[in-house]
Amino acid sequence: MLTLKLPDGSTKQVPPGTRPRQVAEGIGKRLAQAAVAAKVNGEIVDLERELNDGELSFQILTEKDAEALTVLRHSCAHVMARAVMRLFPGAQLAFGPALENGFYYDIDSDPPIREEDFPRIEAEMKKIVAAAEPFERFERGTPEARALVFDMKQGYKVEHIDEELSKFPSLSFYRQGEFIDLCRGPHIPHAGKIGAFKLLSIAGAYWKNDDSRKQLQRLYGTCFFSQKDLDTYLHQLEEAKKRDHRVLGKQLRLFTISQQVGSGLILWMPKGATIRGILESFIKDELMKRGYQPVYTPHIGRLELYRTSGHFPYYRDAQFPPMYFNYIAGALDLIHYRLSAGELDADKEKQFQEWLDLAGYAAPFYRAAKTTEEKLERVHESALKLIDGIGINIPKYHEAKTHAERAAALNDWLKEQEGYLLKPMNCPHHIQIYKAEPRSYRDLPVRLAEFGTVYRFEQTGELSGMTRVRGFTQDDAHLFVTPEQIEVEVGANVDLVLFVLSSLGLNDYRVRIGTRDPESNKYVGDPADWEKAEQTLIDLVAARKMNYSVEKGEAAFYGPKIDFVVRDCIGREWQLGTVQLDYNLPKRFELEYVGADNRTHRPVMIHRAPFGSMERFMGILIEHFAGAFPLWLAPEQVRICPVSERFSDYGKKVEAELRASGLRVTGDYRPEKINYKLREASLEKVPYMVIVGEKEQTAGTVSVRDRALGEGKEAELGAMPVAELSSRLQKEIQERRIRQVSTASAGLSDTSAKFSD
RNA sequence: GCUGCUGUAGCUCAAUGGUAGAGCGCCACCUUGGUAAGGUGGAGGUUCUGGGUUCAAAUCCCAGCAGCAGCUCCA
Repeated sequence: MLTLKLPDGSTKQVPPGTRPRQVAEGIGKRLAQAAVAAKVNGEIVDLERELNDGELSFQILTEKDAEALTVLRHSCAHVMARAVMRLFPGAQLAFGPALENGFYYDIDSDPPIREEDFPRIEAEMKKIVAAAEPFERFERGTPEARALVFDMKQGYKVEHIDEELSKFPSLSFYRQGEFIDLCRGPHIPHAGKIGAFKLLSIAGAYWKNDDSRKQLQRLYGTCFFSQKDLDTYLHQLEEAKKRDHRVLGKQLRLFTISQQVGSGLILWMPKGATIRGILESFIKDELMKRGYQPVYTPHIGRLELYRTSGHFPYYRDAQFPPMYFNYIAGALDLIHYRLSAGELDADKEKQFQEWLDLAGYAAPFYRAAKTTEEKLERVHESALKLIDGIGINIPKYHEAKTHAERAAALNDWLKEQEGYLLKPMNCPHHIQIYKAEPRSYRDLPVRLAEFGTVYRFEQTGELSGMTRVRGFTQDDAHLFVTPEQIEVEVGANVDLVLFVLSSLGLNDYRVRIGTRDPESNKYVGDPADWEKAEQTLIDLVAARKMNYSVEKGEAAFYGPKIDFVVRDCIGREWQLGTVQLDYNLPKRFELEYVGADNRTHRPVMIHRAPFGSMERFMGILIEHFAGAFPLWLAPEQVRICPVSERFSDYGKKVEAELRASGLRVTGDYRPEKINYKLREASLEKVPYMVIVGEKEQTAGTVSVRDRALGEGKEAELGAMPVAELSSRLQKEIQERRIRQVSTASAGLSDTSAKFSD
């Protein structure tokens, strides 16, 4: 006999080999009908799985359990794949997992699946659901399993077994009618459990997320136990899209992006700039209190600076091209880059070919070149033509035998050319300020702060509103500290980030500690330093009782970091605040301070930005407040709405008084009806509306409407003297009171265990 | 960068290969009002750009640019 411990605390004895379905039937008919899967010792299993171990915790999962929905969605992915296999014979299946809000299946099909195919795929799925056939699990020894998927002509499954699953003695499959899929499970008992589903989108995704592998089609869908739940979800999704910062930014005239200026470059309009200015003052005040010193540095710096820091040319592809004074240097720079890379992938090849065409050099030969070596040879010939044709003297280039040597020769020459780079980071500039004077241990920590604008050439596919841009301003600072000061300073900065986030009511974030991946050679520095630094960060966060996850391989190349990650209205994650430890740049720039022992020591750097970037922070904030900023941030705090033009003069007098008290006020003196003016002010998310008419003018008061209270009568605060309104608002501003945040989350931000509440 | 979708008035969107439209906004006039849309009229277009097919292209084809979704990337 084996013992089952049920959720209500009771126990049940059943013979070995009993299935969860039978247990459910033993408890009650309704439970058996509602059963979707079972949770045994924390593991979710099929209802038909035989129970074998001695003492088990046991729970039947029904529609009410969130975990059941995950099982349902995974099964729905199978149903979708089955429908696709019927309509697209020969389609190859890859992976098809459940997601937080749905599921996908990666499919390789010829002809490709298109969005216009969705209706017939959905129709086929409907048939499968209506048939309500069971999901049947069976196992095969791994060699037989491989033979089975091979016979089914499922190449990706074969590859997956060969690459990762061959270490297991046996593998499980699920059969549903004619459809068999290699799958770990678990699944719902039969397809009829799927109450409502919908295909949502299709997009490319690389096989095993590896961009050197084939790109497959990822079919996204979602499903629920009931049509009502699906409708609710789709409605929430629509609501969430309404607070998209790209939509609100346009509607509320906060920012714009002009193709004339360029992709990914934000133009802050007056209202957006007002909010940003307030945020900047807010953080500046905090920094002054915390011993920071302001600095200003330029937007560009010499290439040599970034060669030393390692940013150039290491992040070459992520930067705007360098600016050389010598017009030929740009071309040789490109050639150097290609030669030093030692290979040319398809993109670089295309880019280089275009350049050759433009320059009129050797393009036909290059085009005909097949191997990397041949191509590099053509690159080399172009360099020779340039060097000899223009008459530049680089003797070492002609003597060089290999492409690597040639690259080095070019690099030597390039280093002598004056060139500049749009700064990709502020640290090299701040480092120069640190180095501008000798430093004693008594001076440390040195904390240099700047709203520093940096430029990074993000790939086109990455650009997104304000959250992923090519030019942005970090609320940056660099701390130069002794090793002993690390803990206190990092801690103080974690507290600063927490203070900033809580000041804005941004509570839905997660904390990520990025550590190095010891397998990777991306990271520089002493492993012992890394160990210590990583542990310091973990201890700090743990001591503050924060939810966090340690993520290997997420560190910066120079040190581990603590990131504060939030989600946007459609569930994408963005890093905002960050605190990073750096042992690398102090070495590269040979930073020093004189210690108490009168010997020189190397400081440690802390990079940190509580907001991250002003652009991204603003984007997230717009969505967080759905455009309805709290009073202290609202670009327009009060709008005067006279009942008719007869009261414009009184309105203007009130406007002037309120403005004199420091409030941001406007007046609507158009010959429109009061309803119309109030509607418009509400839609523009002005927090307070002031109505002035006959009564107010006579009594010397104003009637106030509070947008946060609603749309009808409930929003009326009644009449009060101007002074009273003014002091009331001043108080709200001073407290930086937050009265409403967006709730239109589409269930996208409150279901993940990673996020704290 | 890759895959797919999209690009029409300031905004949101219509328009079988056959004269480019609506609502909102804007301007003018009428209306002067009491807490979320008063009325009438008017202006506003290189249908993203460049090629091509066709008697004829917003519409079909090709290329480019841009946006959206996802993947890869993110110092």
